[in-house]
Amino acid sequence: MSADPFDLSGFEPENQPALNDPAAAAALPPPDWLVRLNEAQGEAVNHLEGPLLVLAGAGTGKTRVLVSRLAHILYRRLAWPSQILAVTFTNKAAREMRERVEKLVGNAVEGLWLGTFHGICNRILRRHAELVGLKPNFTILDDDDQLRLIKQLIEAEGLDEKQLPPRLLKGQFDRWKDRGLKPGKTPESDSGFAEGKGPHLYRLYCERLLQLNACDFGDLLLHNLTLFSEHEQILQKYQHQFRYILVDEYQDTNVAQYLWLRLLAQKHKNICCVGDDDQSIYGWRGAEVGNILRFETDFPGAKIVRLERNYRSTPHILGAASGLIAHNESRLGKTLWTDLNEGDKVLVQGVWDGDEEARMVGDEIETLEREKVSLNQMAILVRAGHQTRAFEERFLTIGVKYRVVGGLRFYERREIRDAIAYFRVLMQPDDDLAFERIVNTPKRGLGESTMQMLHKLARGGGRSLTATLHELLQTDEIKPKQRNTLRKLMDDFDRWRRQATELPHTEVAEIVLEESGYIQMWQDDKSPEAPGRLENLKELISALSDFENFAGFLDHVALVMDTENSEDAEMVSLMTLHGAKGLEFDYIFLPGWEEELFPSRRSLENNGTAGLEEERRLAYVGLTRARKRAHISFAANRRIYNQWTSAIPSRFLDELPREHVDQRAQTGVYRGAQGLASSGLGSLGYIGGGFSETGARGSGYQGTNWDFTPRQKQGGTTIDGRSRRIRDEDVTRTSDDAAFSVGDRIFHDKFGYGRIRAIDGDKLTISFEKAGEKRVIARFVTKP
DNA sequence: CTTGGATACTTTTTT
DNA sequence: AGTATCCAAG
Repeated sequence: MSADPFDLSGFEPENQPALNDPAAAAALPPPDWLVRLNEAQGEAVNHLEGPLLVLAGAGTGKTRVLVSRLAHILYRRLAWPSQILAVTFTNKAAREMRERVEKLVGNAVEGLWLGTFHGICNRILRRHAELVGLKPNFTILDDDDQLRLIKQLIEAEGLDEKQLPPRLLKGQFDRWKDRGLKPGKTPESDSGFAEGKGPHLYRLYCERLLQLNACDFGDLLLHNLTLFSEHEQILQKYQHQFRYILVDEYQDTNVAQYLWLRLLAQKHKNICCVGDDDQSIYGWRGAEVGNILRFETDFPGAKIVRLERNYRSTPHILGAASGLIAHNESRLGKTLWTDLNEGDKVLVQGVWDGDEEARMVGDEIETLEREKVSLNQMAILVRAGHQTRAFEERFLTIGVKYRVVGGLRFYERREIRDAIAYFRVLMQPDDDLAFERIVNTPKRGLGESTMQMLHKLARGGGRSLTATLHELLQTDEIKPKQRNTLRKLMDDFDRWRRQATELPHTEVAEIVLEESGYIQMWQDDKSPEAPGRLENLKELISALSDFENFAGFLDHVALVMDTENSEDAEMVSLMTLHGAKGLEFDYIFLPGWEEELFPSRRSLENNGTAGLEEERRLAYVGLTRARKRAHISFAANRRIYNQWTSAIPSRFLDELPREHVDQRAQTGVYRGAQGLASSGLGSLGYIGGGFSETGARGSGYQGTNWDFTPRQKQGGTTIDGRSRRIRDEDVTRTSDDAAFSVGDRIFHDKFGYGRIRAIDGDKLTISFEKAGEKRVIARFVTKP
């Protein structure tokens, strides 16, 4: 970190005599891991000069290619680790890649630029933060902070949260950032919502972020782009440095990431992207499949290698998945094949309701267990996070161990966030969002009114809350009680900061949590969760000890989020389909294949055919996770928002080629009108629920074989007609007030009329007619 | 300022 | 069902 950003000496190839020595390289025997690759894989690994796109179907050894290629570059001494950039999407993938590379190479590889897009961008941005108007210790905002900030913005602008949901606004901001659009660059076509205030709010939001010395996720990339486009020298440094670039899951890159890569690859053009258009499932997050399609245009002369030999799944699973994905129009098209043994057909099973589904899956798991299958080789993949609940409950009652991957994450727990907020304020007094979170936690008797006045003042002065507070404490604006509390808090922080320079950070952390009364707060809490929370806080301190300092830890919290879960223990995995990408299991359960749930209604509503195709790819991803067996289920009835609704089996079921599918007899009470009632034409004709009602469905899909439609959802939500009063009284008063002089008669909102006794900058000493002598801020005073 | 209860709203997916 | 937000009373 202390390196001079312009110091290129370490990166000059000339300084690395061992590099690019053709004689030495040729003399190297082909390593055995290179020999074990198949032809296409070998082609990808050996094509080391110039751009390369690897279209890798599911289970075709994509990671293997990436890892071998990286190892190969090192082995042939084509670049030093520090000259290789390898980007992934998830921390998990990055971790895995590093492990596998080191395994091939035989020892730890130091200096490799291997990480997530966000991680790498963060690393680069920290070094050059000043150039984009940030300080190097900038905070990375998580979703929650971001949302709160946007809420404040909406309020400050006198807009109504009900009419302009913060989530929506955040979505728009994120998407703009995904596309690499800075304020002022947003297209006209996007300004329709929020009564055309979108772009304006976006600008305010971005300005506010800079003020807070903070970045949201999108900023990490966006600032990188700014950095590169406005500072040629820096761009060149990195272009020069990264002789080889490797990109995983290329189909998931958004425009910003694409531009970033393209800039970096311009010098050496040794960029290798690996991806599968059929597994593009992040369109909603701004991913552009188009990036993969235009690769050849962007990098003329690019070599394209297709990996089509699947090593993972049985022919039936592969056949079912291929048949399904073939229903998508927009795809490059691949033909996966395998020479594994036939194996089981994909099981499709209808059940009465969600409870029965959970019971059924539980039973199946127990059966497999009896056959000595490891729980680690089983996974349940759901469409939406909340679906895990039913399974969790069931597994608890029957005693099946499970882990929820990507569920409630450690760093998202309230006590952890609170503690972290303390650390953030400690490290960065200007971190208003963190400050707000903890001013009154534990309860210190500071309520909305105090905070509002502080906010108002800070906004007017264009400074942070703490900075404003320091000043405010010298006046009588705040009631003595609150003033003392706040002064105490400020003094505490000052003291902790001093201690932070001398004591180890873990110790400081303990002191802060103890002396702030935060620990006490939970000790006094009688609720059943309280002990667990204290436990978590201890765990937090121990997690902290893995890092050199607070800064490193805070980065980790923001970017990595997940704590490494114990993968050694025997447990079934429960996760979303999105979370399952890149993983594989012998036995996969795919519950909830019903219309509206999967494909998700939202997806169809928002994005029509494109949405449907993405859902289909999701189904494809799910199926192709399975090595030995995939077990799909759908329920006739499901409880949605605590209301029973009957469901139609997913259209995706009809799209599975029947020769690869086994429709299993229903268990339990329900027996439909015989699952065999086929409609011919290769469709399976799944028969669904017991309720027969007529009426059209929102999605517009009518299963060919259904003579019923489920009950209409309960009456539409009444739109709350009350419109909120717009508060324009909040509009900040600028400090244009004419200068005051001693002796002036003035008026103060709270204290009434008085006469100025003394002036000290913008602090006035006034003797009020009713309230006596007080010190107040000039901005709160008017001439009558 | 805090508390407690009522009410409304939610569930798509994530770095 | 669970949470988040709002409102009235202490």
